[in-house]
Order: sequence, then C-alpha cells, then structure tokens
Amino acid sequence: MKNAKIAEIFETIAGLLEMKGEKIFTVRAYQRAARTIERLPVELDQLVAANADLREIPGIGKAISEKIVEMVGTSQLRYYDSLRAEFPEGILELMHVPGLGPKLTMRAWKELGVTNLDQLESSIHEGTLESLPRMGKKAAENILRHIRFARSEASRIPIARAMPVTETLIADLRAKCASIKTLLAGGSLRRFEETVGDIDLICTSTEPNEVLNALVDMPAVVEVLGHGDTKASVILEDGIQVDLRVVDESHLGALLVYFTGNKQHNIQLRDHANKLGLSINEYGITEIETGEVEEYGDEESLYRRLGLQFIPVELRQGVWEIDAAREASLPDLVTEKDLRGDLHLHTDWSDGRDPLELMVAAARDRGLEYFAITDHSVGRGIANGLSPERIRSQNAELRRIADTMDGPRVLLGTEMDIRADGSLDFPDEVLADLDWVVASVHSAMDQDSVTITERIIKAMRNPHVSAIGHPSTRRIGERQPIDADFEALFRAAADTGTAMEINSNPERMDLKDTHVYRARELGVPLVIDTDAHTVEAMENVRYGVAIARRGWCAPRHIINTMPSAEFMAYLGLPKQDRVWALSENAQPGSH
DNA sequence: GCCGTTTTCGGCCCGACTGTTTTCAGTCG
Repeated sequence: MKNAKIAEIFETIAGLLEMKGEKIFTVRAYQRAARTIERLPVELDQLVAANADLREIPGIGKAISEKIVEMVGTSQLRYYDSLRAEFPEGILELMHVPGLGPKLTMRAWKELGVTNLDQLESSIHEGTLESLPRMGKKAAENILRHIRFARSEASRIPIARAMPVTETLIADLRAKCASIKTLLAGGSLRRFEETVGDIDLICTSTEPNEVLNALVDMPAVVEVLGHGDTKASVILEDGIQVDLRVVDESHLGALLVYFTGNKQHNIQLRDHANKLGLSINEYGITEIETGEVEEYGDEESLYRRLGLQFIPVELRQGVWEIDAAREASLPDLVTEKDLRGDLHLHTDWSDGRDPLELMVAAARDRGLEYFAITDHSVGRGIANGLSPERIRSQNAELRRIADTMDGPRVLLGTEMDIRADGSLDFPDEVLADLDWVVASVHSAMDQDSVTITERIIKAMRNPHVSAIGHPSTRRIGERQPIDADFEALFRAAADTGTAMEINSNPERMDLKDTHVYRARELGVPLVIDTDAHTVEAMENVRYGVAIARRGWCAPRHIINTMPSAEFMAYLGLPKQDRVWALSENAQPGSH
C-alpha cells in the first residue's frame, strides 16, 4: 500500500473519530500522521521492508506505526474496517459540506436520519434541519448553498491557475485602496504548493474597512462568506475562494508567520513558543506570565525571538523544519540568482512560438551564462520534431547567431523522445554532435511500472543522454504521473550520472518537491529548467526554484548553478564521473 | 494518540466570524 492511500485512511479515521466524539487530541494525532505521511519523501512499504523504526517519524508512535505495518503487510486495516461499519455509507461527504462539522453531521444523522447529500437537501427544504438546537433558517440556507459545492467535489486549484488570478486581484485592490501598504499572497500560494485550496491575501493598511469593502464589492465576487472588521472571505465567479486579512503595519511579521505556514507548521511553532513561556497569535508574541505583548514588523525577528533560524516560506510544512531551525541546521537554499544556465528551451523550429533569434536574445538578456536550445526530435511529429538533417541545419544557424553575439555560451541540444521500447529517437552519431541531450517520455505513458521504469533507465544508460526531462510527465490537475518506480530511477540516475530535471512549467512542476527531496538525498544531479516555449515562459523559473527549495536543495545540489567554465568542464567528463564531480562538494544532509 | 532541557503522566495552538443566543457553540483556517 502506498503513502497516499495510507494517509487517506488515517484522514478518514480522524473524521470518523471526530464524529464519534473521541478525544480531540486523538483526532489530531491521526490528522497529523496523515499530513506527515502525505509529504514523506520515501514510501512506507520500503521502510517497513527495510525493518526501519517508523516511530522515528514525527507524530508516529506505537499505535499508528502498528497500523501502518498491518496495512503494508495485509493491504487492509481491521481497526478501520470496524470503525467504518459503525457509520452509514456516505456520511463523510456530509461532513465535508462547508458549514457542516462533526457535531451537526452527527445530529442530522441521529436525530433526522440524514445520511447523504440528497437527504440533507430534503431536510432543509422540509424545514426539519432548522429545528435542531442552535440551528435556524439562515444557517440552514447557508448549508443548502454549500451542498452544490460539495457535489462538485471542489478540487484544489492548480497553482498555474491560481497565481495569475491572485496577481490580478492584488493589482485591482491596490488600484482601489490608497490605504494599502503591504498586500501579498500568503498560505499555500506563498509556499508554492502545486495546488491551492483558496487564495489567502495578507494586507496591512490604516483603513482595514476600505480594503475589506473593496474586496466584497468587486464585480467578480459572487458570494460573501464572511465580512468582519479584520477579515473577509468571498467566492469569485470561477469558484475560487479568497480570504483577506488586514492588520496594522506593526503586526506584519506576526501576520505573515500566522498566514504562511501550513496548519502543522503553525501548531508546532506555537507549541514550541509555549515551551518558552510564550504565546503566538497573528498580532505578536505574548509573554504568558506577564501578559506583555511584543510586536513584530518582520518575520526574521519573530523567529529569532523564538530561538530559531529564519525558516524560508517553502519549508514551512510542519515536517522537521522547526527541529532543524532550532539546531541551526537549515540548508542555505538555492535562489533564482544562483542559476546561471537554462538547459531546456524550445523555438518555432519545433513547437515553440518564438524564433531562434528571439529566444537566444531573451536568454542573453536574462543574464544567463549558458543555455541550450532543445527542440523536439523527429518522433514528435505533432510538435514538428526535427529530423537529423533539420537538427544539423538548426545547429549551423545557432552557431551563426552565437558568433554574432557577445556573451553567453550557446549549447546545441535536443529534447529527444524515449520511445515506448526504450530506444531513442536519434542514433548515437547524431547525439555525439550535441552538447546537451534531454531525453523525455511523451508517449505510451500508461505502461506498467516495471516496463516504464526500465524504459527510462535504458535511456539513462546511453552515454549521450545528459538529463531526463519532466520525469513523471504529469500535468497538475489534468494528467496523472507515470507509474514509475522513482526510487529505482533516482538510483539509476545517480549511478549513471544522468541529471534529473526540475521542470519549471507551473502546469508540470516535475520533478515534484518530495521527489526532489529524495533525489537529493541519493546524490542525483538535478537541473532546473524552464522548458520555455515562448520568451515570457522563461519567467517560470521561479516555480522551478521553489520546487528545489521545497526539496531542501542548496546551490550545490543543482548543476546549473555552476559557472560556465566549470559547467563545460563537467559536461566534458564521462557521465559516470560527473556524479563524482558533483558529490565532491555535495553533502546531502541527513534531513 | 503522541511526547518529554519543566513531564513516562498530563498536557496538547489560537483567534475570527456566524447565527444563535443573551453568553456561546460550532466551524474554519
């Protein structure tokens, strides 16, 4: 059984226990375990097979580790089965209706016999739901509106969709409200999660009401969920929820901390503060004994007050970053300005939009020291892939442009298909003339795990294949990743000296963060590319950098942070020796 | 259920908002 399934079962157990009225701390323990397992960089079944002690994982103790072992060994969990048997089928979808929590769900079931969405809807129309204690007409009507939401299985929004909406929203609010000092996205968007549940906006202003009113009055708002003195929640016409929180400038640091970390991070941070005799809220830190309140205008000083290193936003996931910050062992994460090259770019020779000259000029203007033009290979007929003849004429053209240009080093490259049988789209003699070869899977993505894993490893064994492009081939919210054994891929990549790409396209974000984390631990050479098909798409590098940071990568883990001369020397080495060259100064951390 | 430079037992994050109530329970993030 895989981590995702195990996490889902613990999440369900938490929900059922909550309805049952179990101690809230037991519920939270299961929730915490679910979150941790979701983000674990290794599969639990492999840990169990290796006889590892699962209780070393934070939030996992005796009871939960025993349940994991049972699930891995027998593909089921007796405790879970018997717990589910106590509830009618479909009751969980009731609890997931916004506004219906565990208490109301239980009362609706026990007192009204409501066990699914249809019956809930009828009970509201018939007026029975509002007869429950502490319910009323208005509360019932609110729930009715939210049933529609629950039915549509309100899925999380890909960051590629949420980011432009947010940027427009911020620009609009700024234009309307002169009182705004700071306005930026918090929450999962600021942490660069691949999907977001809603858009959290953090604001400081001398006139909170001006900003809150401006949000609820925006034409794109179809529903106001809440509107108070410091916060407002709305739903936009495209179904995205926006939460806005406004405080005074003097509280900005505390608000940023409060509104950026995920739930687990915030809980652990406040727990850590409590042990120091301090209490954190969105306005500052309170000395519990004296009641004295300290204000924080920036995040750095707040973390410092807690005896912690500053924790970069991408790491605030409630895993082990607070422990690392206490020991001052957080890595010095890679930044956008550490990157000196982009090794995956397309032009209108294949399926890019812009001509070679424009892409080359844009790469130069971005200050890159080196870059590779990597149009598709002939097998991508639909993408106008290049034949060996065309790739030769493109390279002649590229050399001509490079000669007239002062500055960056231009690498001759390709993004070549790995065919279904693991053979490559170009013969070795064509590849031998190229400086940089990205090999990618673009077809037969539904092969079984063994087949597709061997297929990619076979490509890695070719001495000319420099990197594997967008290794999982997923498109967030649209296409599932291939069913490869990534642990095996990473070991093969480290073994053969093949780089694994961190593709910055926000629809891909591939490798993803937890894979990057594991690949780094195994000493895999990593390369951050944009895979830009237009000049503008080179901006996407920020997404790639964010994934690397979420995988705890320092510059030394990313090969295109090397200066040009060093990078060319690296490429000049036989592949096997490249790993060695990188790992010489690489010290993959214990975390 | 987990966990320990205050604990192997007794704690466990914190506040805003709503709709129902006349002081607060439930939900949410």
